[in-house]
Amino acid sequence: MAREAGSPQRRTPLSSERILRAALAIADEAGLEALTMRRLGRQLDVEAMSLYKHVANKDEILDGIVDIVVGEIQLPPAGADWKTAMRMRASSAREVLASHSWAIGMMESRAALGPAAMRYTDAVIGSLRAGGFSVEKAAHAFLLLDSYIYGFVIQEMSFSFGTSDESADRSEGVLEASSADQFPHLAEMAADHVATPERTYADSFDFGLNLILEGLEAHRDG
Amino acid sequence: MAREAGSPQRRTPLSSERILRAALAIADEAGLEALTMRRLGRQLDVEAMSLYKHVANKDEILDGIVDIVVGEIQLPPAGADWKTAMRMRASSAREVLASHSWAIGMMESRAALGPAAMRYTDAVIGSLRAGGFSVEKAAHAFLLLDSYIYGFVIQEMSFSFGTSDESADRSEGVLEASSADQFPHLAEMAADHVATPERTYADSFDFGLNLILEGLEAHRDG
DNA sequence: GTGGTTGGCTTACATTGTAACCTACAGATT
DNA sequence: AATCTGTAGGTTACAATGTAAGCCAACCAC
Repeated sequence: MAREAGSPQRRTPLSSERILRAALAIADEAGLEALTMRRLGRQLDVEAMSLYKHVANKDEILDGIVDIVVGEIQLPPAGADWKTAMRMRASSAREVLASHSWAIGMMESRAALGPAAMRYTDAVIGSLRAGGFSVEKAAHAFLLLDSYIYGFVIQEMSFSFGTSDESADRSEGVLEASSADQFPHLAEMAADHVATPERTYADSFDFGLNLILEGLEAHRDG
Repeated sequence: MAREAGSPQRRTPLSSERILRAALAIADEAGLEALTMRRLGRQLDVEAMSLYKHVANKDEILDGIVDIVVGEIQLPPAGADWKTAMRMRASSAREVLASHSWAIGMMESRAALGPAAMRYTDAVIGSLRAGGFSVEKAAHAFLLLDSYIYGFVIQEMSFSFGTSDESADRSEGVLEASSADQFPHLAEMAADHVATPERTYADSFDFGLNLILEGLEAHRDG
C-alpha cells in the first residue's frame, strides 16, 4: 500500500488539508449523509480514529469543506464596474453551490465564517464600496444579493425532479391526481414547466439578478 | 398518568397529528438535533417504537413538521392587490421561518411539497396571476420572491450572534484580531453594525423586498 | 544511545434509527 | 356469552454513528 515511490513502506502522511479534500470528495460523490468518519478513514486508508489527530471533531471537517466550497466561488474582479462584478460572482456562486448541492444546507447551521468566506465577503463589499455605495447601502445590497443567490439555489435543488427517479414519480403523481382541480395555478404552472426542463432556471436566475441590479443602481446613493 | 378525565386509566391515544405536534415542540424548544425518536416517545409518554405504528419513519416526521411550519405562513389575502399581498405573505414567511429556525435548513433536502406547501404555492401564484402576471412572469416573480425570503432568513440565522455566547466571542475575536487590516471592508461594516443590533435586519428586509416589488411591477407585462 | 513527541491503531461505549416479535384489549361475529 | 381478529402498544435486538481513552512504534533533538 505504498503511496510514495521514495520510501517504499511509507504512505503519504495525513494532514487536515488531505482530510478535508477527501471529505469534500465523498460529500460530492455520495452525498453528505455518506460522509462518516469511518468512511473518510477508509478513503484515506486509515482508521477512523486517526483522523482525530488532525481535526478536533466532525464539525470542524464540515466547517472546513464548506469553506473550501466558498473558496471556489470567483471573487468579484477588482477592476470591473460593480454591476458586472456582481453578475460574475453571482453566477459563479450559483454554479459552485449547485455543483456541491449539499453545501447550501450547511450555510445556515455553520455560524462562523471561515477564511475563504471572509475573503469573499470582504471582496464583495469592497467591490460595492468602490462602485459608490455607502456602507449602509453596501450592506443592504450585499444582503439582498446573497439572499437571492442562496435562496435561488435552495429552490433549484429542491425542485430538481429530473435526476431523482422516485421524486419524479411522486411529484408527477401528486400534480396530476389531486392538484388539477384543487390547485389550479400550481397545475397550470407545472404544465407550462413540463416543456422546458432546465433552461428555465438559468433564465429565471438572470431575470431576478438583473432586476435586483437595476434596482440597486437606482437606489445606489438614495 | 391518566390524561382524560373520562376513563381513568386510559391515556389519550397516539395519532400522527399528536406525534407531529410534539415533534414540532421539541424541535422548537431544543433544536432539531434534539428531536430523536426516543425523546419524542418520552414526550408522549410512550416507547419510541410505538411511534412507528403511526408514522413510517423519522423522515416522514420531518416532512410533516416542515409542512406544519409552512402552514403557519399567512396566505396572500385573496382580495388585496398583488403588491400588498406579497408584502404580507413575505413578512409572515420571514417571521414564521425565523421562529422555527431549524426549518430553513430542511427546505432544501425535503423535496416533495406537503399539502400546506401546495396550498401556499398555489395561493401565491394565484395572487400574482390575478395581479396581471402571465404564467411565465408569475413563475419568475414567485421564484425571485421566495429566493429572497429563504436566503434572507438563512443569512439572518447564520449571522445571529447576540443569542449564542461563544459565537459572539468568536466572531468578535476574529473580527478584531485579524481582519482589521486583512479585511478592511468587512471590519468597516462590522463596526457600523455594532451600534445597531437587530433593527437593521428588519430594515434590510423591507429594503430588498420593496426593491424587488418595484422591479416586478415595472416588468409585470414586459 | 535516550527520552519525549507524535501519528497511527485498538478497544470500547453511548446514542441513534428501526426491524421483528410479542401481548393485551376493543369490537365484530357467531 | 364465547370466540375471533385487528391493532396499539411494549420489548428486545442490531447495525451504524461519533468519539473518549489508552497503547505502541517510529522519529526527533540532545
